[in-house]
Amino acid sequence: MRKAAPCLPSPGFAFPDWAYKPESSPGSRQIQLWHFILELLQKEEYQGVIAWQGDYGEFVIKDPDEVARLWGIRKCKPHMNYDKLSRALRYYYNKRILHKTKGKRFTYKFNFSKVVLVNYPLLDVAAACCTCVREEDR
DNA sequence: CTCGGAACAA
DNA sequence: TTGTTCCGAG
Repeated sequence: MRKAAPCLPSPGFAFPDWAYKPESSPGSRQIQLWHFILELLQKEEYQGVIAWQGDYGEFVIKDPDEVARLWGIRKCKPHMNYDKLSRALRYYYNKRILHKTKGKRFTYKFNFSKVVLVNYPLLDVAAACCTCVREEDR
């Protein structure tokens, strides 16, 4: 049921299946956690809180409480904390969106399976993609 | 800290 | 379905 048609003709550019996921009734209205993480990762002002580190796709949460606070604000969940946020992150393991970098504290890694090119405006492209991809399956 | 079951919300 | 909340176990 998770079938989305790629819409970017851009050569040398590919996003994982889970990247395009405008499903659900609200139609991509609701912010996904992984999207939010990517959003923070994209902004330099949050490098003291969360930042890329290590291999491609690997990031470390330097300030769990702050990330949880920001996520709580975004989702209107005042009582959010890293414990609960990380539970949501753990659900991503089976969805193959994230993986844990064991041994390293607060460190996770995105499953950019076949993505080439690293320094690209990921979110802008992802957003544009979500806009033009039309779901045909419920 | 990290993991994952279970109940529950939207 | 994706998260949220609670929580025992490792």
